[in-house]
Amino acid sequence: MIDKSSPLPIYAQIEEQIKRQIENGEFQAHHALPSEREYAEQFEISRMTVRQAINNLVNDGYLYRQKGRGTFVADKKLEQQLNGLTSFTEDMKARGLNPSSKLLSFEIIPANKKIASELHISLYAPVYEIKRIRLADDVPMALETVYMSANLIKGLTEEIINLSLYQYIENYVKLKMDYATQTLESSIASELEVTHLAIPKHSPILFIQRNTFLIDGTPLEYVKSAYRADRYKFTITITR
Amino acid sequence: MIDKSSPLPIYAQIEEQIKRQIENGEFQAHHALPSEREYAEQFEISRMTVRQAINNLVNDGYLYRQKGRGTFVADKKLEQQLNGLTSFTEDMKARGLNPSSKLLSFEIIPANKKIASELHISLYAPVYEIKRIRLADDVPMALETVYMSANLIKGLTEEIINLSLYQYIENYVKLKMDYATQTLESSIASELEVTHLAIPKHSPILFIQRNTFLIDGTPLEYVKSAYRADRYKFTITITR
DNA sequence: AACAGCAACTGGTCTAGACAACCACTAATA
DNA sequence: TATTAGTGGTTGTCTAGACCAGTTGCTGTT
Repeated sequence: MIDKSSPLPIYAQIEEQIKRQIENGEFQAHHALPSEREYAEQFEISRMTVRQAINNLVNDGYLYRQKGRGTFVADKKLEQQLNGLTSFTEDMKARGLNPSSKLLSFEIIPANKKIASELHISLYAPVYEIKRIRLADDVPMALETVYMSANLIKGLTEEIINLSLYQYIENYVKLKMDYATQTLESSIASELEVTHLAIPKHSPILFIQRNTFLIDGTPLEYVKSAYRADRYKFTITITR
Repeated sequence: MIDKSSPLPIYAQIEEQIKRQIENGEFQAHHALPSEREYAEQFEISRMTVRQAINNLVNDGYLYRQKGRGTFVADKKLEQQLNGLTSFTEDMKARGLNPSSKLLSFEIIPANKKIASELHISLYAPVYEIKRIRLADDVPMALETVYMSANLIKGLTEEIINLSLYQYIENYVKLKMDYATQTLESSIASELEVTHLAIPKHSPILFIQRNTFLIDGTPLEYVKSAYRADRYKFTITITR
């Protein structure tokens, strides 16, 4: 059950196991978990290590603690939904659709005024421009254009884009993606969008601009997306 | 600096101190904190206790860690901005505009299927239907329709609506508003919207549906809004 | 000038205990 | 019967170490 020689830390292994048990329904909502000491004894590890695992799950909203009583399974219903989804892939999967992409173009171009301003780089600095059609269950959903500083992310190729762009970035850049701002507006499909999305002229389009930043505030990417209004609604949940 | 006999745990005392130093500007954003070992030595406590304090601050977004380098102050500025703005009034004020309203109609009607489903009430139960034009600096921005259960909120009048609807609700209902879901989509202006918003035919419209819930999950209101696409963009910030 | 290797840092993980605070339950007591 | 005092469970806090794994800068070699 626990592999002490695994590169995955012990506490992470415990987290995964408990999460699995919750998702499988082995642990029902508001039912008590085994106590920390029981876990420690069972896995022959220190209680502090168990606490680290449980603390993380409490912070993620899977469990809650009550001093003197025990640790219990939270009911997830709401926060399960979608809080911080950033990628098209995650978004579509959450909707039960199968996401894919078709690369339209991939170039390095000099930054124009708008791009330079969004990415906080100088005018004419080299940027990747990646144009893709995003599909869900093989139906075109959106036309997406990504801009990223070529000086920040080096060695990007078509192959990498087609595999997993964001995985490459996370590995390449030491700092992880931290936050994003999204701006949504309504507009009418341009000629380009009509062609690639296979929609009638003058169709409504949901236009989304996303700027993603690293933890130190460096802009990582600037993305423009044109979503088909007949197929895509954007939903957010605001808490508190 | 640290009182070991205080009822407030040591880690909580450290948290407060670091928070204070950040707020006072003693610790600038992205500057390194003293190392965990330094804290432990200075306060003559165990390093694990220091880690507990720092972990909490990392989870709250005040700090971030980098293995091998140190612990740094995060910049909070963004999430300070707008997290959960729900009301048109707040939204417009945040944009530096002067919000106002023009009441178009105010009636009590029997809930249709859609309304009953959104408000979790029975079909034909009485609901308020409030139609308003929302203006910013006296320019029409949106056409808004609010539905609320008349059995939940009693004694609503035109006068109250024109004063402050949400203030009345907060005072009337014991439970406060807790969370909201918003759905955004792009569409084309209907005849009604063209008339009231004074826009050309076939103009793009940003359509927003908002459902607000009380802390116990009771639906409070169901709001449909049609925003002029030429004047309104919707912005959100997603963290972590 | 470029490089490799080392040393001294950093945070990450983990141990094997300890005592306190709190809770539920039971048994003894007024 | 109602109250109280235990008792054995839980989580909460804390210690004083250990070793691992990254990062950085220095130092000597090439």
